[in-house]
Amino acid sequence: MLWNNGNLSCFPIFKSLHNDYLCALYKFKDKMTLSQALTPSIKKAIQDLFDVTIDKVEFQATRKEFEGDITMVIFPLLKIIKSNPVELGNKIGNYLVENVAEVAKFNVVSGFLNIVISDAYYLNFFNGIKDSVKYGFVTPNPEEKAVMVEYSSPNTNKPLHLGHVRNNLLGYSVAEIIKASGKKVYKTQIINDRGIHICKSMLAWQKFGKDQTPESTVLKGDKLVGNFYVAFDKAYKEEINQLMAEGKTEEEAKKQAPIILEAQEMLRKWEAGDAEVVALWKTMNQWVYDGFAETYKNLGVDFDSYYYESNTYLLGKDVVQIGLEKGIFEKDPDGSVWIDLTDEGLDRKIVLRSDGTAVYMTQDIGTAIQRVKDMPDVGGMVYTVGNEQDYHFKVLFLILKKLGFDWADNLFHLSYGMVDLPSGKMKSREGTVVDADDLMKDMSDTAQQISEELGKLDGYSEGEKARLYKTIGMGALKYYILKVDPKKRILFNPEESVDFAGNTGPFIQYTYARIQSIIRKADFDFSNVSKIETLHEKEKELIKQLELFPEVIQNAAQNHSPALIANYTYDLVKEYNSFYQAVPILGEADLEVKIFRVQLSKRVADTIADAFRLLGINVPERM
RNA sequence: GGUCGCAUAGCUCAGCUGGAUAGAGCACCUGCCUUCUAAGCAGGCGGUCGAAGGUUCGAAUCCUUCUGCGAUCACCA
Repeated sequence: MLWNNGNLSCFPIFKSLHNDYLCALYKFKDKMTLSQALTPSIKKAIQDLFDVTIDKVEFQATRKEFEGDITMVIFPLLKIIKSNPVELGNKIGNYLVENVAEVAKFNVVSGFLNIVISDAYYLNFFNGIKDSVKYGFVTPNPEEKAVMVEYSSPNTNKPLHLGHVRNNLLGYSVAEIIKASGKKVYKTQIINDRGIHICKSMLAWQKFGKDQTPESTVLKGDKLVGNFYVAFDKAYKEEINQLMAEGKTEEEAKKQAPIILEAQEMLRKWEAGDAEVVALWKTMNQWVYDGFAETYKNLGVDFDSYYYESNTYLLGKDVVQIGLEKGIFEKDPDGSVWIDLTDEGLDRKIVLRSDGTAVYMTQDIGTAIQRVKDMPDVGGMVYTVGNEQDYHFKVLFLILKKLGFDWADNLFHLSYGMVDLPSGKMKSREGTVVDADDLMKDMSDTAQQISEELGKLDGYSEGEKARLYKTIGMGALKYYILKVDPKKRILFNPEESVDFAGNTGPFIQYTYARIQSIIRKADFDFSNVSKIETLHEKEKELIKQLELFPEVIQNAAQNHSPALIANYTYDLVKEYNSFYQAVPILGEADLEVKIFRVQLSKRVADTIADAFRLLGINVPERM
């Protein structure tokens, strides 16, 4: 056999036996795919037929309306070989059929050579992956550098809202995907726990609610603190109006309102380490953390480490000093330190105030360096932060590169679009936010309502039902958000609830549940390789879809895009449902065929579960 | 004004390194539950891929210009 030479010998297409699949293809370190396997033979075909060496063969998936499993595009060859595309296609096609066992037949349509791969190849392939745990996942190599993924990064003065939900889901999912692609991953966040906004909540609490605690009010801590933030803003606005009525300009009023002056004084005290202020700050932040912990738990996200701005805001100042000595930064007469990036098409950016204090940029420089110090195996970082900070990260990465850190080449800003409401931007101070906790509750309530209407849960306990509603509700929410390209902004209309039918999380979960039902009912042994030799068209399509999974994971990791996983899963499920409706599974008369179909169903279900796990979505046994 | 991002069916979105008549879901219309879960399946309707040029055998995809929307350009974070 033509292919059976050289380093490709472990590829299953060259074997009639399938006992050794843990070689190139399925480890996917080498990313061997059908197209890559075909490439050498096609090159050889062209060499033998036309005495011409080519270095690239172009493939694409065969369109549904034509017969074939993979299509070679002939057009590019015309530049090198004088011929017409049909003739060329036929010659190559004939050669492949004669010399490559797995090529069953072919057809040529204009410049496209549609190649039909034998059922034996697909059966072989399927039997190789049918029982593999975590098919498509690559085990992280301990020798390789780890990636740190930062996400969430909340302020501690208000509860999490829909924007944070997108951030959390994206960050978590990208971390899982990178892990699945074969890298060690640390999840982290930076908590914005200091600054004037915290002082506002603290001050309002002192003024308007000194007796209130999460216990006394039975409120989540973050909600309680958030209320005081809003209360501050209300009082502040009243004072501004008062001052303006007294004849001040708006600008003056904003600066002179007593309550804001008090808040600023509080910040000064905090920075000076005033015991009372610091104690209150600790107490209220803890309330918020407790509240966040609950929200994170419900969201299903987690972190390996936490960084607090109160600890990191001074970091980076030493580095600025080093940068100054190296001439990367420059000092203005007033003492402030800048970096001039006009050569890069950017502006001048401040990195240290004239009073010597740190700015946002200083802190981020310091934090990045600190993280690599803490975790020396980190070789790159992903920052999950909204696209409003594109400029900041562009500058940050440039600075770190100029400072000469070797990991600075592997920094990525996972920039995502804002989540807007039909009324515009969400604003906590104006109360126009979709609260994360409320949203999750709504989703699970909707799931409950639909489930009860359908009434398929006989025998489930109340606890099981509650858990299921949450699984479905969160599935709907997460899929809804993650299926969209991160770069795009999302318009969320609270009036129109998130769908549960069509291209949705529950649709995919439903398919999983259906398969589990089949597996529960399969009262025969289906663990051995089935003895079938031919495939139904739908079965072949499903296997082709399964074959793509490892590549999709790599692709999603490279592009930092959970949407690719979501879309893949949807396609897989559509294909399965079509199969499910077209052929009997448990009702199949031929035992070998029946065994195969159950195995195929199980492989699909496992792949759905694995893919959804990468999105942070659970799958139900029933629904 | 400078820079960056986005623009595909009525709505929400896919469309990989350029490749065959641009694909799904929702909505609307037709069929299919005494065979494995109808949150499903099969089909219909629906598009000058924001506009105009250019590169190419071939462009939704690459380049240029323009339009619209968003973000950003703080000794705020």
